[in-house]
Amino acid sequence: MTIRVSEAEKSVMDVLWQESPLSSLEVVEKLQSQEWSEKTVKTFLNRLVKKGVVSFEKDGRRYLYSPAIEREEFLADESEGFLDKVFKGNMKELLATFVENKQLSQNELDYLKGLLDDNKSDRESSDVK
Amino acid sequence: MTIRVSEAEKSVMDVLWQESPLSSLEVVEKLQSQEWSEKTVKTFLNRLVKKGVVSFEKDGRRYLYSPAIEREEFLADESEGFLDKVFKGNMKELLATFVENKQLSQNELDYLKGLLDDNKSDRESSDVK
DNA sequence: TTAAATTGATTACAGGTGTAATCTTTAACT
DNA sequence: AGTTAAAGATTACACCTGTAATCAATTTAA
Repeated sequence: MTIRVSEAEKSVMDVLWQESPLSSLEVVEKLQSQEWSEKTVKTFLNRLVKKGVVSFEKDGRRYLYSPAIEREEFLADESEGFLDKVFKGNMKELLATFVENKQLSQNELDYLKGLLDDNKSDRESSDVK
Repeated sequence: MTIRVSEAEKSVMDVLWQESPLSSLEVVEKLQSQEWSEKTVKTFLNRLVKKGVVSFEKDGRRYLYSPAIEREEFLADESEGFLDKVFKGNMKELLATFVENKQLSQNELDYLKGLLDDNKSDRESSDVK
């Protein structure tokens, strides 16, 4: 069962994944572009702690927050959910949609090809066992 | 500004994209696996009509519903949003996450390679202009 | 023609989310 | 030691969503 983190809360997680631990005010600062009041950001931090995806340590009167889950794990979960919910698990269609609509740069194309080659050799070596 | 369609509503859209027009009861039938009451499904249809993403024509006492937006367009929108919100627009990371976590089948790998080749030749021929 | 059944419309309601304001506690300054 | 200011905790509130039940209109059956 996947952890539920809302859109706005995700922005907070992104900040903490970039750097942690941070005080609430430091998080607010890093989210300036969102134009959220300090109160709003603190609400999000609170909810994230309650959801168990952010932890904190006390530092005098304030808390220093850190992510309690790994970004990679979270992204994998979200991606899985997206694939299932939007594309009904049809990976080929998902990939086609991204590749066709986003006009990947040559750089991105090369990168992806590299990924595919790595993936294939992984499979070969493990399948052979 | 993107159209907001909830998870449950998306299931209804999927049914209508597969076949339309359909009466509400036909939609209910096709959603049996979801175990939603007929009332619930009708609520979703109503909301979708209000959101302007489903249209209907009268057929005697009942309505026949159809999608008012194209599936491909919708998927592209959702994918764009997912890329931005979850991966902050980082396409390479998104692709890496899918490729690495999903253990693509050989079939899917070949398909993706084909997509990449097509994409590259598109780019070359148009770039040369 | 009246009653029953069906269909869509309206209303309901709890939990999540965006967006804060207010309350409470306690560290810190005087 | 007492007062204050800042940090977190609690409360607020409207809108969305999942999940229906009830209302109203109308078709159909008796």
